[in-house]
Amino acid sequence: MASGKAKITDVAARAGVSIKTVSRVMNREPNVRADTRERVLEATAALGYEPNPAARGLASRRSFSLGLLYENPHEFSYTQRAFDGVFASCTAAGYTLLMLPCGGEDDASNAADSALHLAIQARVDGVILTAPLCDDRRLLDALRERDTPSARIATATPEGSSCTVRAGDRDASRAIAEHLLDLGHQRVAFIKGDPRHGASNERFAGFRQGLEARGVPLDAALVAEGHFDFDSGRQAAFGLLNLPHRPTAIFASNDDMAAGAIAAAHALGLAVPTAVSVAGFDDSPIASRTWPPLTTARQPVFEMAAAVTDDLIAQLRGQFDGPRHRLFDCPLVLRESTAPPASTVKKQPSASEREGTGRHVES
Amino acid sequence: MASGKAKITDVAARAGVSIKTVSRVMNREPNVRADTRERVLEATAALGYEPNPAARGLASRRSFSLGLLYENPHEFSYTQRAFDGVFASCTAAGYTLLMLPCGGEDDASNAADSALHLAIQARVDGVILTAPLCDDRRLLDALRERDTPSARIATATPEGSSCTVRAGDRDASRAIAEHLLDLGHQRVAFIKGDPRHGASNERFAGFRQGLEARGVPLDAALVAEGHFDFDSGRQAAFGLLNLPHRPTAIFASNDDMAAGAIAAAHALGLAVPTAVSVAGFDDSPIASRTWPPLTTARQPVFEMAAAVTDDLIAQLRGQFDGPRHRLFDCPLVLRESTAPPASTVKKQPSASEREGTGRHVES
DNA sequence: TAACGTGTTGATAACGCTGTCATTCCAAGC
DNA sequence: GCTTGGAATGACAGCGTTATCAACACGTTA
Repeated sequence: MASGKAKITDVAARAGVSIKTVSRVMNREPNVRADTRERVLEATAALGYEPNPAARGLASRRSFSLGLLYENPHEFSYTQRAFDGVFASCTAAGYTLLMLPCGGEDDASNAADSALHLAIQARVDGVILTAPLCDDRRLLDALRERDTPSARIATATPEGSSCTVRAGDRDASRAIAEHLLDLGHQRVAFIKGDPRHGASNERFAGFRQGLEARGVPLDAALVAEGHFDFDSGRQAAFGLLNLPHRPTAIFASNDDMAAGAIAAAHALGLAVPTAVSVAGFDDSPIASRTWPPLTTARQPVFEMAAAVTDDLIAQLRGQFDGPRHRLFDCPLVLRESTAPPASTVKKQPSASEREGTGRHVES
Repeated sequence: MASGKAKITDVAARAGVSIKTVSRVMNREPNVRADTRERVLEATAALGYEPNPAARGLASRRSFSLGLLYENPHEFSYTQRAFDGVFASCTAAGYTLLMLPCGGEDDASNAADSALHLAIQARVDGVILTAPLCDDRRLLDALRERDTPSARIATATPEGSSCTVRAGDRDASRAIAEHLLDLGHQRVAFIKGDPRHGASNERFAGFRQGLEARGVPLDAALVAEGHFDFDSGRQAAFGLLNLPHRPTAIFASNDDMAAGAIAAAHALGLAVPTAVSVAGFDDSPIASRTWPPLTTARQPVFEMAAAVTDDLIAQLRGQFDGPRHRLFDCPLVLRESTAPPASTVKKQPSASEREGTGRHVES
């Protein structure tokens, strides 16, 4: 636990050896006495020493990095889209992009630790954080302590010293709720997302606002927990559709869960949207691959990622007058998974009934 | 067009200026006379000079790289899985991983050029190539010319001087074909993949072998072109299902196209698998998210990527006795999208893996 | 005992670039 | 002509590590 700014000479002095010996230990070279190695390792640990990759690369004529070249015009997942946006901005500005994946299922503190370690070891000029890492207080504090500028994508806290970007989750979520209510649905269920993501709260809040705006009371029995993944969506939908008085529409707070809801409906013999409408959020690739394709809200992930990366680079270049907090609209995308409830006389909402964020209607 | 090994002193000598002036030009600093800048740029172009990022980083105390931290336990796309495998091996060996996405829809030569440029500019120790880049002769030649070791994932040519890994596409494809035939299908259609990928040929070859093994002649009318993406799969399936004497089963050579085929079947009012069976390939995430979930072959992408990365790193460390060419099996995954044809006496397929709990089929 | 090998350690010179600061150039003003 | 000041350029010292090679400490062999 130390500054992370120690250099090899400091370690050598502390261990009472030459820098070459420290170098030997760091590179796991043979021919170092065990007790010498031990002393060096103690010194590195005490000083929090991490070799400088640039110096190492210069002296050894090696980069210690591999390139992964790929070409995939047909990948559109969320992370992929974010990556593409960040990469585009980096390339344009002459920056290189390192990917630092953090532990998945482990508890958040581990993820933050590994994130921090990677960022320090690689000595990047700045880091871009995605949800839910971008709201980890310990990580943010540690980065600030080390003067590593950061940018945050899809944060729950669009404030503080780093640039942020987020989607207008609440408004778009409200628009989807109103869309379902305007179709004539009275019992609209909601599947919440991973509570660690700030977007989850926002989307739920938007849903409630939509109900309120249409004068429909919130029925707690129709709110289910989910974790943004297909399986949790399917299970939540099973629960909802097996209720004695089941909902006629399900609004899942992302597309993957909505796809799960569709699978659940199919499994129960309920046709979508005839027997039950389903809506998602994100307009991720799965949204147009389900049957029927999903009504959802399009989150412009590429643009968001590129924009906040530009902000970060500007900051690194000293062009910085305070952190910028961006907000992107999520236009509604109407597809075939939503329709009026079976019992209702079919009616299309007229254009004048549509309001709020801009809407993008497909096919 | 030159060696790529020129340094700043060479450029300075050729342009008749000091290295500092070259540095100014390279960094777009002001206060350089236009004609001087011109001369320097000519020299850099003539010598193929690219600044050494390690030296630059060491002197300037900047890394010119950004870290993208993310945490997404629920992403499983092909590239993502490959990335995870490569990353795991890199981390274990103390290597850093740079992502170098190459142009998507452009012609292959552009992609190869940009790949090469990125690899040279970043001065990586080695590169890992995914299909179809891994079979681009110009790219491979250029890499060899620069002594940049490479590893290739899913190559069509498991030979040559670089380590490779590929899946047993042909055998698995044959197994799927035989599975469909053994269910009783007589008219099995095939949707080919992107011809630039070596796997496309292999999978088609396996399909034909399966037909041959069961004594069923190949019907050219039942072979459609595709490009490994959802939409081409859907369109191909539309064509096939609208034939006067339509097939009772469709084998799409990857899952994304198979999902498209399911969508086409749904759109035509044909239930899967009752009216038509559909099988895919890869066991990518979409395979378990369609309704019904897809029968497919599991390609162990993570393991493949990690293994070939280990090979590359071993080579970089001098532990190299000839290139290694690995082959991974793709086990069959039986789900609910395949069943005996309607006209046959109904019998349950022995499912090795079952997804989903429902057994109702949308009417 | 002397010579030798083997394992261990250190002094010092790169590595290729940028930062600092000195120097040169040149047009404008006296 | 001489000065002046800003623009243009260059000399040189690092940046923090690894590579090279010399030196040293031992135990072993002739």
